[in-house]
Amino acid sequence: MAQKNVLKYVVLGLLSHQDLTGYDIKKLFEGELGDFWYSNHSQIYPELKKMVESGLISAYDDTVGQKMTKTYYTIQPQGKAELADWLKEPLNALPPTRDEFSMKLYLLNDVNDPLIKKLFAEEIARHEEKLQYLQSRWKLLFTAKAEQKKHYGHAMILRQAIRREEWRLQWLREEQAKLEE
Amino acid sequence: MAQKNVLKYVVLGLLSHQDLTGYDIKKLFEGELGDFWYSNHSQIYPELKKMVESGLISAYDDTVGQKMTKTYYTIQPQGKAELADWLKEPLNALPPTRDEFSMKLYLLNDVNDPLIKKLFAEEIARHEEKLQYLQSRWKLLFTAKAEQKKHYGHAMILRQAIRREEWRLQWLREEQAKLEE
DNA sequence: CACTGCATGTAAGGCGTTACATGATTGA
DNA sequence: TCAATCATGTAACGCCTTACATGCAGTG
Repeated sequence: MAQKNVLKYVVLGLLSHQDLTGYDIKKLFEGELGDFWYSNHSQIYPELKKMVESGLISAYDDTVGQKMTKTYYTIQPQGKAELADWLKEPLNALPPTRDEFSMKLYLLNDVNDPLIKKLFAEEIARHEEKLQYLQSRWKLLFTAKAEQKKHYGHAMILRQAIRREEWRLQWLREEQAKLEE
Repeated sequence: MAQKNVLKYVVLGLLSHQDLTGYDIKKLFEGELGDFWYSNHSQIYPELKKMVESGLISAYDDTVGQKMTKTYYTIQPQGKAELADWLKEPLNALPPTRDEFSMKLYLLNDVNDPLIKKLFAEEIARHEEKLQYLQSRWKLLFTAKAEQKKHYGHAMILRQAIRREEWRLQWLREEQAKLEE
């Protein structure tokens, strides 16, 4: 029942490039990758343990400083196989979008309600901030064209996120302009 | 703990225009509204009961045919107040996006992997289908300009959904073209 | 008379968020 | 030394999906 455990495959995918700790994965989700997938550490750590138990990955410890141990995870053949299967499978049905901003607009429903203008201003500010962050990341990582080819997937999702924000802003500003008439 | 119960406010918003049955609400979610909010009937019916208990809405029955009873719900003053409060509140933080398509691309990471082309073809087909449906709805509902003004919220979210699909398709086709080089 | 849609409900269980918890390391 | 970050865990709980269930109404 319920949803598919996509986090498992995401983790397998990340580990297929290099060994990582749970904390590393958490940090990845806090960067641009988080624009497309995110999980809290409280979900990541138990998931990693489950995956070790089922033989998809293995674990080894490393010591930092005097006492602290980090646990790195390595993908196992069985894990590689499951990852390859998942990548081959057709995409799952799109999950429903739940967009609070749009719902509020829909429910207000009266062009003259002053709350509508406030909503647009708020939403535009949010997306402007996001866009700036993404653009700074692009500059930092992919100014060199060679990097774009080397990290195809990464460059592509970052481009996509930037375009998404640009388009959203464009739409928001158009609708906002209509309100002024 | 956990998320906010937005469904409650969505239901209040829908009931603020007219009395509806649980089934009516379910049907609304299956139309364009479902592009921005969706719940299964197994969530809607219990939620309505809870809302009656807490005094936000009231219920009355109507008989259809010989035996079948439908239950309509009416918004109460307390419900109107809570709805107004919610509409005034600033937007909640954006929930994380979880996009399986983009994750697969990110993880494949090799421009030459034949799976990438397959993925694009699949995703493009999905969005083309969606766009066609949305465009047919727009024609049906809002060819008359007067309707656009009368149902501001509805027209707006439909326009937004159409634009979203157009842009997504544009991006997908651009990336697809790049793969051919 | 059969089939599609109307209409309403409950149950099981996974996914995800928020909160609670602890301790080590590093750099200012 | 003090704060921020590294690093890892558990617990509670709500949201949401999937599945199971039942029966009436209207149309061909």
